[in-house]
Amino acid sequence: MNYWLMKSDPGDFSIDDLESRRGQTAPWDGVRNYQARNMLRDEMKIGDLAFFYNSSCEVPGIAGIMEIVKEGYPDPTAFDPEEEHYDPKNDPDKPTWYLVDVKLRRRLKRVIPLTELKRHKPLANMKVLQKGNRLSVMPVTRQEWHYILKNWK
DNA sequence: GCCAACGTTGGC
DNA sequence: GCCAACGTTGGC
Repeated sequence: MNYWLMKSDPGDFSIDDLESRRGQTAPWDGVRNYQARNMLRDEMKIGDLAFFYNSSCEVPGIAGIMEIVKEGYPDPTAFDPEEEHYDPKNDPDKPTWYLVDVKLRRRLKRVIPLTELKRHKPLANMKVLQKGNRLSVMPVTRQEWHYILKNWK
């Protein structure tokens, strides 16, 4: 089983939004980065777990735990001119962009701020803490995952 | 709002 | 294939 971290700007899609969905399940659409696409399409498997990460907001940090419930399939929002993330170069016969479906497992008792994560040596190599990282989907190591859940509930 | 970091684009 | 220009991300 693999572990992931998935970023969302709460102004666009928040953990409240996910929680209020039927089945607390949602398609993780709108990712338009090739590295992230490869992970969504090829690597993320049913049963994998992922942190819900609040980005570009007042207190960036980890807000909850999700499970992958449907593996990579073409992102329909890439074909729809009405959509913000419409990609006119995307050929429906050879889709460029992919997504997975996620389901909320639980919220954390409180958001773990990025600033707190940074203070922990065992997390020093965590991808989301690296300066300049711009991936919206990234792997988390087993060690990092368990360290975080041991230190914050 | 600023700006560093990084991805993408396009001319050559 | 190089690389400058440009756009976007995201923390602060």
